[in-house]
Amino acid sequence: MEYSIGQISKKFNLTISQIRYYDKEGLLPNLQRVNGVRKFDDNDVETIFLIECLKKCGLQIKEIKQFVEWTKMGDETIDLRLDFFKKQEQKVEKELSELNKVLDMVKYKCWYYQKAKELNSITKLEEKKKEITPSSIQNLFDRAHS
Amino acid sequence: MEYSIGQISKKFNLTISQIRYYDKEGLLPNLQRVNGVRKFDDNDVETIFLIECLKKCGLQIKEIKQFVEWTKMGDETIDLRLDFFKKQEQKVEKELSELNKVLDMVKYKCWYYQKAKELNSITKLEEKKKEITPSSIQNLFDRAHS
DNA sequence: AGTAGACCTAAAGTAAGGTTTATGTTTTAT
DNA sequence: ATAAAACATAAACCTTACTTTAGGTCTACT
Repeated sequence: MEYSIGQISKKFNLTISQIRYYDKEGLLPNLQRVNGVRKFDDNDVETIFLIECLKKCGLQIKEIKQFVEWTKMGDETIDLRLDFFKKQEQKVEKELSELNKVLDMVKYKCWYYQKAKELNSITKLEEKKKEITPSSIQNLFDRAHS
Repeated sequence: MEYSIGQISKKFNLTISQIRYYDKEGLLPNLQRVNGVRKFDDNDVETIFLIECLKKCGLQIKEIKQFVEWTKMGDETIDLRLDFFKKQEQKVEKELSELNKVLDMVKYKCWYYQKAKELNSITKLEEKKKEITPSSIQNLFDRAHS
């Protein structure tokens, strides 16, 4: 399949200028042009999908570019690319465990403000908190702080 | 307990100028000063912990500030704060499921480049890929793209 | 042939989240 | 008492990842 920049923009929910920016920064090395107009094929689509993944890993554009450079260099950079993804795996797993703690905190706060709403007072809640906090809720708080 | 800005910096792994910046932006409304020098108590520590959580939720400083303003306003904003955290809960749950897909993709890539390393060739791997990809690995790829 | 809509570039502008710099004060240890 | 280390401010500066602007080209349709 072939796509225009406008179609890619809709497919990935990216702005057109974002895609042009990624191209300018060298993230789309095999992109074809017809009379100056960009034509995206399935490989380019897969590249953009990967760029999106790597952005969600927290990588900067220039770090993603480094990876793209390695893919352009061929088989001699296979080891570098394997190490790269092993590092990302570690990072994402750590981030997931962090984000689970954040979720625990947010859930605790939901409980907290629900109770505050029922009592119509933060002060009253703070007075009663120790008695009325179920252990399941206390666990959320404790895990978030661990 | 009382802490200096330097101690807080180490405790949370934030730079001193970051903490001063948060203070300047109004994120630490109850912070005490002695001769102009900031003194952080346990409430401030808990506030900074919450700021860190909200940053990990993807909130901007000014959105966090809005929340801080609500806490300053007292019981009349309990409902707003409850809604705020309910929204964050949704957001973080969505982000967790996104990040799990990212992890699937990264794991797939780890397998891919491990095999490429064994074969010492991307081209050979691409030829054999369909035959040698275990379904468990294919599942990673498919989930990442779902 | 003309025009609307989608595409192009280069360069300037922008927002967020800080950092750096320059200068001065406070605290702590000897 | 004094010097070093830690603290303070204001203002300028920086980076990242875009967006906007201005001016032009390409494509499709009537």
